[in-house]
Amino acid sequence: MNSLTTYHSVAARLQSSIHSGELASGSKLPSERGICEQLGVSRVNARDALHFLEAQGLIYRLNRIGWFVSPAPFIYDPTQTHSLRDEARAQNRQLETELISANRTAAPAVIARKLELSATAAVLNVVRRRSVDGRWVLLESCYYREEDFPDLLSKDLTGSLNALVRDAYGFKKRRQDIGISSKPLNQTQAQQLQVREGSPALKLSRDLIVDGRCIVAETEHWLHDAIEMSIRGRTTAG
Amino acid sequence: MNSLTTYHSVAARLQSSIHSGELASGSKLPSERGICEQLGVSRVNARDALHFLEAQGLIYRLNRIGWFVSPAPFIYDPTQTHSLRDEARAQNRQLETELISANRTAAPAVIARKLELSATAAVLNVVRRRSVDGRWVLLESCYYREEDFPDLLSKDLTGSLNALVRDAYGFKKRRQDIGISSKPLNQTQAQQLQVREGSPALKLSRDLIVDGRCIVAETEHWLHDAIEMSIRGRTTAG
DNA sequence: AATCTCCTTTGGTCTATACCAGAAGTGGTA
DNA sequence: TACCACTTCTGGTATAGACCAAAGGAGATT
Repeated sequence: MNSLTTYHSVAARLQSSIHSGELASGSKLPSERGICEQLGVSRVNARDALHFLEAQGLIYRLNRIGWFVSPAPFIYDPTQTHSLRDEARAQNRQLETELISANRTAAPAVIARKLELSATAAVLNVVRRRSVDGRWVLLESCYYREEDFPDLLSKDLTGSLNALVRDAYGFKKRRQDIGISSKPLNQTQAQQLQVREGSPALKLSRDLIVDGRCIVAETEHWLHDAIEMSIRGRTTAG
Repeated sequence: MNSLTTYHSVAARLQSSIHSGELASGSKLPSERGICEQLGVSRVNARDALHFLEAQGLIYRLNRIGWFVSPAPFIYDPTQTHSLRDEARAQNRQLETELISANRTAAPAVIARKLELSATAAVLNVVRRRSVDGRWVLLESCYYREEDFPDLLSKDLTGSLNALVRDAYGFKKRRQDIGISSKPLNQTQAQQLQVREGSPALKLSRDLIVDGRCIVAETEHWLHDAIEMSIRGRTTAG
């Protein structure tokens, strides 16, 4: 079929408005019913078009509030350890951090394995969400071996946790193993980032290894349109 | 709302069948209309449930053929350079490669910039698709600076292109810069991997830098459920 | 055995409508 | 000015049905 289907046409119209600047970054799109009326299409077609653009990373939705034009993604090197806030500042973005919870809790099985703890061991868990330019885009959950991080929960947990690990606890010589996969948000995660359950996201796991032992296990869930990973390699002769 | 919505229930039923082994990895799910009849739900609910599971990476579809249970993802370190085929063998997987095209072509603007070529310069382009255990999961497109790779198109392009770069062309000391983002497949890409346009995928770009110059620009599109990236860091003191 | 034709099955697209429930807006009141 | 109640707006969920078009299967033919 050479001609576009209806929802493709609707998507193309909206995309064109975005690229032309008529719909600026961060601005709200017409409502679903508004699109139906303006373009004379059914609501299913309007929704399919919006879902298509969402999958492309061009728009995002706030749950039951509306659809918005996605800003440019945040450029992020997950293998680096410097402060995310500094990274954002370098990109003319503004990063804010909100501590959601910090407590001593039973380790989930996966975390217990990574931290080489028994199934019933306790760990220290810090959960934070972060916004870029006012939009919640990242939910992070960090698990710490209690014995390696005494008094962790009494420290300022809204700054660079990496800096804490290095400076306050002295773990200077360490390695990070990183996992990256596509993983939509579950209901709890979605609620924290003000989006719908099932919203597309990238899951990033980071294990901090010191002397061959994993002492911190971290999971980051990034809204998929908000991030672009960029890893600068090092010269090898292999 | 504490109770599940209808399509969530349908998804939960299917997911339970998958986890119990009743629906084995790689096996075909009941058709959409079959699910409607069996569970007494509308086709919209059946489809929503399937889309939900697809987003989770649990199932995949072959275009107009049916839905299938996703096998375990292939574990892939994009920062390493050894042969994908060897990597697959190490994971008891079977990787096949099919050359789609290899030709001298005008460089797309993005590629021209990376390779530091003028807008009208020609490059050598190699396009391949790769399957894991018989399922097309990866579409890769590599662009080479013509002057750095004379006679490239007359070589065997179904093996390790990395090995070619290193051994046949002598570029031993090099660096790779990698980009990772979430990017669904366009119509052409989807067709090559036998899936529907818009299927969720991870886009991986890799620039090969030698003596400060980019000599190869590569793009890989992986079906999102078929891959899990795992990057082993190196010990730093930072 | 290979090819061709026809039929069936499959997901894709579309229509119109209705109702739910969360979020915000508005106006009134203290 | 702050709070509350109500309304409106928003996306979410669901129904029933129809038709399209690609892919494969089956049977016939060469």
